[in-house]
Parts: sequence; structure tokens; C-alpha cells
Amino acid sequence: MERAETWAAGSSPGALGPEEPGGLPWFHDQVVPAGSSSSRVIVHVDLDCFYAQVEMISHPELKGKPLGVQQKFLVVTCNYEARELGVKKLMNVRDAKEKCPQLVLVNGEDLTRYREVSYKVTELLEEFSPVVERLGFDENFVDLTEMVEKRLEQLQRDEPSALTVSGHVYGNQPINLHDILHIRLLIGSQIAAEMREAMYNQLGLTGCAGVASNKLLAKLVSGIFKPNQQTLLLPESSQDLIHSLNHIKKMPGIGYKTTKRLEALGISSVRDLQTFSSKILERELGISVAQRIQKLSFGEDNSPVTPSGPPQSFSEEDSFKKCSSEVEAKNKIEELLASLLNRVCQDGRKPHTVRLIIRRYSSEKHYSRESRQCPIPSHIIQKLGIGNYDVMTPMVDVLMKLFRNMVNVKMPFHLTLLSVCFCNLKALNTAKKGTIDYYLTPSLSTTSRSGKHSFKMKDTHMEDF
DNA sequence: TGGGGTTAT
DNA sequence: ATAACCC
Repeated sequence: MERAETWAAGSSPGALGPEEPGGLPWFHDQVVPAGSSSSRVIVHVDLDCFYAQVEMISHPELKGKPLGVQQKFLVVTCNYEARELGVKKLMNVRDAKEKCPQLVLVNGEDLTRYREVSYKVTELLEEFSPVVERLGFDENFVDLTEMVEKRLEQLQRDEPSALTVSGHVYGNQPINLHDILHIRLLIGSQIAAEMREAMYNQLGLTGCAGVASNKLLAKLVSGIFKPNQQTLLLPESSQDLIHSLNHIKKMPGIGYKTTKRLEALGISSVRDLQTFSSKILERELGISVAQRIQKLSFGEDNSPVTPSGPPQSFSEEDSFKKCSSEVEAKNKIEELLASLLNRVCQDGRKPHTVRLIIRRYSSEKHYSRESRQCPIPSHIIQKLGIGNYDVMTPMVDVLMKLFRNMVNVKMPFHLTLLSVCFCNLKALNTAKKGTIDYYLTPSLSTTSRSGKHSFKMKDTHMEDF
């Protein structure tokens, strides 16, 4: 693979001074005390146009052509060939075809493959360090602090040779090899390069990485050099980075609603938010949001990298121009449910709650969803792992009750979206440790576990109990 | 705007 | 159950 990557001038190994020829003695009094939470090394890994990459792996004949992934009337993402020809993410298919008549479109409404590949990426990263947090299907945060600490100890024992940064350094800031924070981040950049190399060698995927001292900064810096490159942020450059955002809505964590409310207060730039009265901001947005986003505006983010683990919920949705009869709705719900049951079967855990979500037509941009949820009856849960045709009918009945609870089917209605969600996932059944049930349930008292590798409900027959 | 996800209230 | 956030 060619790395279209340049080395940041001024960050080259040449910055290593002639001093400390042997053992880097200066490490000893600079190491951050164990247990100190003061300085972390975080990497944000962001795959390049993920859906398009997955499609090009599945269909190698598409490589080199401008490719867009279509969901309904939108091109949700596209490869770089298409971007060079003017196609943007979330562009209308009409506009995209107009801009780029040669554009090849593939349907990406079925997320199955994307989801599978997405979890392979997360699992690969978990091999480096188990603390991996997913953000969507194509981004992951990894806390490298411990790994970096181990490599630092290694460096002190072995020869301290290759102290060179991998990839770009934001703002071309020179690395100070006497600064332990710089050294730790530099090692983080080396690990990030190894991660990207592993993703390419093992999965054929390219992506960007950003290394910094917290999630916010790692995420912001990962996008600086864009396809297939990585960037390191040194602490002295963090103010430059956040002020390079030209509007607060670019700040991860400040979404549509908050942006509107901030604008109403006359806040539009990052500096506006930094300098705005904390008291007034707390009064306007509530203390929690106010304090969090004002810290973000300074580039401060103490939120931990929270291991995502297996998903908390499974859902399938479909949007459409119009659904206005109960029969129509039931058919769509059956489709969604069939896919969901397959997924739940693969996962090995059992959902204890179902939710039905609808979107009603409205001429305004109002965009609001309504939902109803209920516990899944235990007799259905028991049958969930195995032959899912027994569960189809009773589950549809449950879902149609939820449907009629939300929609008065005796009155005209117009829906534009239906979604079914399984959540409240529990390991295998409701048996709790220490109870009679637990010891009488073979699947719990023997070795089977739903780890990160999917567990098939092969030999367990919950119905027998 | 799609087809997903998460956490907080 | 909804509302906010993320992709």
C-alpha cells in the first residue's frame, strides 16, 4: 500500500538531540505517577467512506470508478473518485447524477455487511487494547494510555532507538523529545500506524487516525489529513485546532438544537462560547449541558473511552413515501421483524423489550418520531434462539398491539417510517446467579458465553425447562 | 436526508 | 417515552 503521507517538517527524528546517548535517564523523574488520570493518549480511528469501501471489496470490478452508495433517494456516501467529480455525502441522487453522469450507484439500505465489517474493525482494535468505544459504524476511539506506558518502560530497558513520529503533526509543531507528554503522544502515533496497517493487511480497509490527549481533540485532529493519513496533536497546538473550527456547530457534542439556542444568544464562534458568561449559559441550557459544552470550547473533554462491548439494541427501519393502512403496516413490520430475528439469533443474547417506532407525515420539517414499547412475553423470549418461525406470529401480534396503541386505525393516517427495535438484551435467560433456576439452566452453568465472537444457539433447548 | 446507534431526562 | 447527541 502506498502511504500518500508526508512527514511533518520539524517533527523528524532530527529533533532528537545529541544528549542522553544511552539510557534516557530523564524519563525517570518525568513519568506521570501511576494512577494519575491527568494525561491520556487517545486515538480516534475513522474509516474512509466506509460503505463505499465495503462495496468495493465485495465488487472489485467497481474499483477505480466513481461509486455512490444509495439509500432511497440519497447518495449517503461515495468514494473519492466520485468526490473529485463533485458528489457529496447525503446528496440527492438527482443532483449527484447531474454532477456526475458516470456515477455508479449501489443500494446500501441493507446494512448487514457494513455492520459485520464494522465489528471486525472494532475487534481488531480491541486486540491492541480492550478499551475501544464505537461511534457509529465507521469510527472508534481507543485509549492507548496503558499501552504507551508499557512501551515507555520497554524503551528504558531496551535501546531507545526509533523515537520518530508516525504520520503528520498538526501545525507542523516540532516535537520536544525532552517533554514526556510529547514522547507519549509520539508513541501513540506509532501505535496508530500499526492499527491502520493491521486494518489494511487483515481487512483491506483504509482510514484516518488522530492521536491526542482526549476524545474531542483526537476526533478533530483525525480529520485534518483526509484520506488514509494520520495526524498527531501536541498539547501546545490544541487552541489552534479548536479555533480552526469556523462555527460552534462543528464541535462534536454541540448538535442542531444546541447550536440554535447558542445562536439565539449571539454565540457563533468557538471564542464566543469560551468567553460567554458561564452563569447565563447555565441558566439558558441547564448546568449540565452548559458546563460540558463550555469545556469543549476550550478543547477540554474528560469523558472516558467507554468500551462499547456488544450492542445495547438491534433495530431495523424502513422509510417510505406513504403507509396508510393497517395491512400495509403489518407487512412492513413482518419484514423488519424477520431480519431482526435473524440478527438476534446470531447474537446469542435475548432481548426482553420490543419497541415500535413510527414517523407521521407532516408537511413541516418537524421530523419527530413516536414510539411504544413493552416487555417481550416470557414464552416468546424462551423460543427466541432457535426456530424463529414460532416466534414470528406472536411477536407480530405484540407489535400490532403497540401499533394500534399509537395509531388510531379507524381514522385516516399517513406514516413515512416504521422501525422495530429489540433492546434490554440479557445474557441468555432471566435466571440469576445463586438461584435454583441458574443451576438448572445448562447454558448458564456450563461454558457457553456470548463473547465478542457470535454464539450460536446450537444445542441449548430453553423450551425444555 | 438514511438506517442505524448511544445516553440523559 | 422523548429528546438530545453521534455516524
